[in-house]
Amino acid sequence: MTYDFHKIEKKWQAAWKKKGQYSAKDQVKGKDNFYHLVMFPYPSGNLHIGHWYNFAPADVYARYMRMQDKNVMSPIGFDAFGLPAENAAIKNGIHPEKWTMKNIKMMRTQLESMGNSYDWSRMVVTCLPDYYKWNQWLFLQLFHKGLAYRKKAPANWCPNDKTVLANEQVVDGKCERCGTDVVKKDIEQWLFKITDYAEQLLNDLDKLDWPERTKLAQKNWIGRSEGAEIDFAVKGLKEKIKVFTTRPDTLFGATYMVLAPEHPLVANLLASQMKSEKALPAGRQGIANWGEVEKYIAATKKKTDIDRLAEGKEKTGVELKSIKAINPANKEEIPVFIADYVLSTYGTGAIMAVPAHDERDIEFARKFNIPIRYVIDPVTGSPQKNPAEKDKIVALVENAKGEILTINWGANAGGRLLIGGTVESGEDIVKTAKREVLEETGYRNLKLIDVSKERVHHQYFSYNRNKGFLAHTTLVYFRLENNEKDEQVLDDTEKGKFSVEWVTKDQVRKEINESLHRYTFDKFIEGTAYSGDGVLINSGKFNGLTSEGAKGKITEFVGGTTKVQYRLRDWLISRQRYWGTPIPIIHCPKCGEIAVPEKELPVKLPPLKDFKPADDGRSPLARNKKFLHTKCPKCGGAAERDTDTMDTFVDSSWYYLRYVDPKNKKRPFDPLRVKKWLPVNMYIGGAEHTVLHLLYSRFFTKFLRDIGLIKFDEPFKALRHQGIILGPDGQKMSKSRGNVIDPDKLVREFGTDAVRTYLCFMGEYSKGGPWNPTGILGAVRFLERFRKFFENYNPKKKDSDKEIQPLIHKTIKKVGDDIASFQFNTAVSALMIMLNELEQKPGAVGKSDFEMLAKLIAPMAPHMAEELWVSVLKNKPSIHFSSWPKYDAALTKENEFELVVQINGKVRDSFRVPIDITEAEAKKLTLEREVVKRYLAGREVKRVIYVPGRLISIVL
RNA sequence: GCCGUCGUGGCGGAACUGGCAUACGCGCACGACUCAAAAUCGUGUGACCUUACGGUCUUGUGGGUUCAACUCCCACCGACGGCACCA
Repeated sequence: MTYDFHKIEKKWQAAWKKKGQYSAKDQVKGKDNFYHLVMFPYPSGNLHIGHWYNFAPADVYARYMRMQDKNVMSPIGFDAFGLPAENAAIKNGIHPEKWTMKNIKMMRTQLESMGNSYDWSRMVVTCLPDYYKWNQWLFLQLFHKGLAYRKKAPANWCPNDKTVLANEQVVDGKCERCGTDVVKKDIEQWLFKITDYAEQLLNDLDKLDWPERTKLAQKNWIGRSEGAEIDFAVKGLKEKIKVFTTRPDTLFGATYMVLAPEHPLVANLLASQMKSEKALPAGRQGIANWGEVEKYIAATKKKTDIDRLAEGKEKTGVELKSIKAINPANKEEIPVFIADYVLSTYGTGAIMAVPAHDERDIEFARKFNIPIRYVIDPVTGSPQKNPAEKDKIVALVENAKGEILTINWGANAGGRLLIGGTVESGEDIVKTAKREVLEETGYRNLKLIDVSKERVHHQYFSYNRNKGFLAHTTLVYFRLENNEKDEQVLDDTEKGKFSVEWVTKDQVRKEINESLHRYTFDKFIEGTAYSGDGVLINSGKFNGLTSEGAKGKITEFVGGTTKVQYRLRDWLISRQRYWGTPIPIIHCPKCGEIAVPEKELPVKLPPLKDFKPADDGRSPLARNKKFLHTKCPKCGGAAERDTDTMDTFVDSSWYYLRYVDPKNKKRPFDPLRVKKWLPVNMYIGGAEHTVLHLLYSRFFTKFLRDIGLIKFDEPFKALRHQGIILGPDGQKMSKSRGNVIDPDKLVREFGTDAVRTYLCFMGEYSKGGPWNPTGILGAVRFLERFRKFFENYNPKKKDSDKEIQPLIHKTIKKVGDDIASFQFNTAVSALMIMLNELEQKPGAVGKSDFEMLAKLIAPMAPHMAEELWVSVLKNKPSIHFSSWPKYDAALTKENEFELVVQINGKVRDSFRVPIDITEAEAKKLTLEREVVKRYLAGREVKRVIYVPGRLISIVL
């Protein structure tokens, strides 16, 4: 009998479809609902192996949950709006709708060939008016709540796709889709105020069963930071400059300010000056060098993010001459600059600059010769209990060649260090440093270059003196004048223990790890700022406080307020493209932005002949006069429709709700039906949507909760990602490389069940990896052997032999546990191990265990399992609605185990013993073993460790 | 630069809570069946030394803790992913 997998797979697919067995009812008596969801595909027209890797193991999980007696809903649909349809349409001259619908038809056939347990009756296609009507409706709900707003501001513009993009769609300054450099362009655009939900989006991550790295990526994307807003007065102006800072403790060190080039204050000053044609109004403070300032602003506008990155972060900027701000802490006048290293989109678009304690500020300050004032003493080392205090120095000595003087204690005794020492009572700092250099190295002619303005408070434990110290260390920087040397002055603990070496700066960079010495080098040679916490100095009455303690106090002192800032920006949803949901807004010259009345929804996408994007940033819809011109719903006057379409991520932000009630004509969904299914129990898809779809969906859910449509605040309780399958060459699959694996071909050759099984088996699900062209043969052979084993089925033999019980029950447990935890590879492996064993004892398996075997393989190979279930075991379909076999915990245990004997940590022997052997018995048997005797001959046993059920370890 | 994940045979990978590293599969070699080949079945397969019995080494590198380390600690190297002038 040959097994025609094509025929059988087709047969069962047709049978399941006819019966509609995967169409989920909203309620089934005695069963809990389980919403199982995969990320719906974009209808590109071709189901690739990546889709398979997402959907096939996901279906294994769904089928397993169904056999756990859940009422499983596993819907599918198409994310059908978007650029590729348009681009393909432009290229091939077909209408995007035609192209899309044709692809959907094709992909549906491909999807059906997978044999997944999809509920096709709930299919959602986002480009159809009965879906996007509700996009528009939801837009209007956001609009009414003030959460959808329009604004003109520099947006990310892709010159190739000729549309604006959301922040999330710009990757490394390039368009996520086509890789073109994104430029800034001023356009009126619609945004959703996702930032209102920043706090909730951050906090609620904690309660999600999501991969940690995904949660972390969202956390970073939202980017919460705590700080203060502080006003700086400007001499001669009413306006104040508000800054956001996370380090109010460093306020006394703020020696200048920087405004973003787009900061409104600059624009205002320039505007008032232009009106008066350079001449400033009497008594009014202005910008003396306004021409230069304007030029810089213009230059900034032209730059793309790529340009800015390409400049290697070299700081540029222009001072606003004759403008002075007042540092509110010490009332000092400080200069004000504009520079593009300050972003207009973050905080207040202005900063106080503290060069001594900020990397970026020190770089800028050096370039523009701005004073650097130290206000934080670093604290290094590890805290000690009641440390003894003393003053110390660290000396950095550089010679004419630029080499650094070090002493090397060797790898096991402290490694490479600079010169350090203790200040003796009454001794001067510089003198101490010179003395220490002389004593340890003999060099005596040193020229002082610099002494640090701050001291480093270093805590450490001295093993020599067995006690903790707190050393207040001053850093001293010398240049060696000449090589004249005296004798070293060393004590017994030092003699011959270290060598004096001149080394290059690179070597210092690599080899000096000791924190204090490292810091000395970084400060003088690398010129880096200290951005860590510490103790305040040069800060008036706040001296001596810790950074943490000073933050609140200084903020209060200058009348600032504490403030939480987020990195997250509002979600820009306007697209100047054709193939998307029209924005349901009418622009009336009298009434402004007016919502299209709900009764008039959907605003249908007009059939357009020319849907190419325009260079001027206007949507193609603007060219359709019939669409464009309308009446204002409020005043009845002539008005224009908004001609932008929505980002397709709007569509996918709520599709999982529509699946529950896909044909509802009155509302996006019936809340009562939603209540039965949501939140989604298990969501499976790629990790590439971490800060896009997965964030937006969470935002939509929270909004829908706030307007009372739903009662939960997170859409996806659990989330799992599949990895990416690479080509056989280990490279990303691409047509140009010719390493693309075609799943349709695999199905023709090996059958759906084999492809599914191999995808499960090939490796860790979330990891992916290269495709092994011969690897699938393993799955093919395994399924064939599995099926053949059923030739041993004897309906008269009721129960299995006792000896195979542990194997069978262990396997039931293992396969179930593994599928539940997405370890599909080891689930398949366990089945292989079981089959290998059973093939040795073909007659040992009874009727009920044959049924069990079919059930265990049913999630992976649903067609073959159903065939065995019906044709061989003579059961009624369908195996997929039978219950997963229960294992008997008592039977999973073997009654013997292999006791391993280790002698001095090495395995020397092993033998089988009863599982309940006592320690004494095990020891006795071990010592009687010939091999063991041989090793023990004439030696004393020091220790014996017995680990029940595992091993016995003898130490000689 | 910061944050995160991960490094195990020729390859994909397994290993519970520190307890026989390399399960399972691919590939390869040999054998059986065959006129022959494919398919199938059987045996072997980390490296090195050894005729053999057996021994030594091995989970990115170097150190440490332990009777025992892929697993824990420290330092480093490499790959991948996220963020990146975010004040």
